[in-house]
Amino acid sequence: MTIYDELVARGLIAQVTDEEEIKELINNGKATFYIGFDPTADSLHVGHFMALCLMKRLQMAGNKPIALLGGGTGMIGDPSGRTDMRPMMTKEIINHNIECFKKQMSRFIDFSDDKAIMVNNADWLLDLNYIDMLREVGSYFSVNHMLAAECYKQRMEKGLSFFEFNYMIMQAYDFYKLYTDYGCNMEFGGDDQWSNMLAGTDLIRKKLQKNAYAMTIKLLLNSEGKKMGKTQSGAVWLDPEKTSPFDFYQYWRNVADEDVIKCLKMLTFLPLEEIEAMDAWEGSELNKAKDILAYELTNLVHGEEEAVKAREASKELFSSGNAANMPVYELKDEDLTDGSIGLLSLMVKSGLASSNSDARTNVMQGGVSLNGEKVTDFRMSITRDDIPEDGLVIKRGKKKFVKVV
RNA sequence: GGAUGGAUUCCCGAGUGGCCAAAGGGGGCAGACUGUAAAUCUGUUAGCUACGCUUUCGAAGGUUCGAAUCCUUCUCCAUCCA
Repeated sequence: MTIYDELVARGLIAQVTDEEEIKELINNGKATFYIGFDPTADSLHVGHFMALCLMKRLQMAGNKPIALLGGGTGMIGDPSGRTDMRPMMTKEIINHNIECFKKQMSRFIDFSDDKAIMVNNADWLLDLNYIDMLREVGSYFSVNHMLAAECYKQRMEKGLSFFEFNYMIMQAYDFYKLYTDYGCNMEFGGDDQWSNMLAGTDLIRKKLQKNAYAMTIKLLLNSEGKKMGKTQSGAVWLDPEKTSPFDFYQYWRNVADEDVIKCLKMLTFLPLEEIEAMDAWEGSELNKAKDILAYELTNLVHGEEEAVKAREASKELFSSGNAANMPVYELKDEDLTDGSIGLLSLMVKSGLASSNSDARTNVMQGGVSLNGEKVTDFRMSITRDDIPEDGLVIKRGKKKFVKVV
C-alpha cells in the first residue's frame, strides 16, 4: 500500500489541491513539506499530535518535513474559524512556548542529519518592512477574494480586525519563503487552514509561476462533531506536567464507542488490518479497543514505562479500587490545624474538588469514599493516624482518585 | 466622526426598584442503570467558619431604607451612515 493510499484509508485526508501530483510526490519521497505550529500555549496538544504523526508517516516514506514554528505569525493569531480574537501574547511568552514546542517535537520527529528541519518564521516575518511588503506581496491579494474565504465566515458576523485579517497573508508568505529558500513544495495543515494554504499556493503561482501543493488533514472530531482533545478543564496536553500520563490514558480510555475505531486509525501506527478486525467488536468488547487506543497513544506520547503504569493504575482502580500508580498528594504539616484537616479542605488541596462547597455537595450526594468506604459526614476531619501505611485513597465519583500519604 | 441597539453567572438567554445568588436551556459534577460507553431518570452547579454571612449582572460614581433594574461619566461590541 502506498503512503497516500494509507493516509486515505486512515481517513486523514480532507482536501487536496492536486491529487495526482501529490500522490506522485509523497509516494516517491519527493516532497519537502511543511506544517506550521503557532505557539499559542506552552505545550503541544492532541491536534498538534495528529500533525506530528502525519509528519512522521511521511518522513518514514522518505519525504522531508519542515516544522515551522510560528514565532512571527503567533504575534498575530490565526482568526480562522474562531468567533473572537485570540488574546495577544507577549514576545516573551511566545519565545517560551516555542522552546517548549521544540523539546516536545524532537521526541517524535527525527531532526538528525537534516532528515527534517525546524524553522521559525519570526526570522523573516519580524524584519519585514511594511511598505515593501505591501508592494511585493499585498498587491497579489484581492480583498474581495479573501473575504469570501470560508475561514472568515464566522468573523464576518462578529467582526474581524485588520490586524488579524493579515494572518492569511503572513501564512501565504511563509509558504512562498519556504518554497524559495528550502525548496518546500507542499504544505499540510488542519482543515481549518485550507484558505490560508491556498493563499500560499496562489502566491507562489502568481509571483514565481510555479506550482506548489497543499493538503489538509481532517480535524479529529467526535461523533457529536466537537473537536476531540478538549475537556471541560481545557485541552489534553502532551506535556506530562500539564496532563498526567494517567489522565491522558483515561481520556482515551473514555472515548465514545463510535469514535474508537476512527481514533485508532487516525492517531495510532497500528496496522490497518488490525484495526479493521477490531471494527467487528461490539458492546462491552469495544472496551478492549479503547484500552488498546489508550495504551498506544500513551506509549507514543509518554513512552512505554508510563503507558504501562497508567494502564496498571487504571485496571487496579476500576477492579479493586486501590492502586500503586495513582496520583498522590502528600499531606504537609502546614495543611494540618491542631493535628487534623477537614475532609473538604483536603479534597480541595489534593485537587479533587474546586472549592469546599463543591466538595460538600459531592459528599452529600454520596460520591466520596475513603479507602472504599462511603463518607456521609462532610464535617469529618482527618489526622495523620487516619492514614494507613500505604496511603489513604480518596475517591470522588467513579473516575477521580487521589492517594493521600 | 454621527445615529441606533447592546454588555447578566461556565455558555446561550430571561429579568425594568424589594418576593434575586438571579427563570429556562446547554454544559459540568454527583447518584441510579451500565461496559470506566451511549441513552434515560434524579439531584446539584458563586464563595464561606453555612438556619446566617460575603462577593457577583461591562467599569467607576450617584439617587434610594433598598439597585442587575433609575441617573451620570467611562469602556467595549454590533448594525447603519460617513
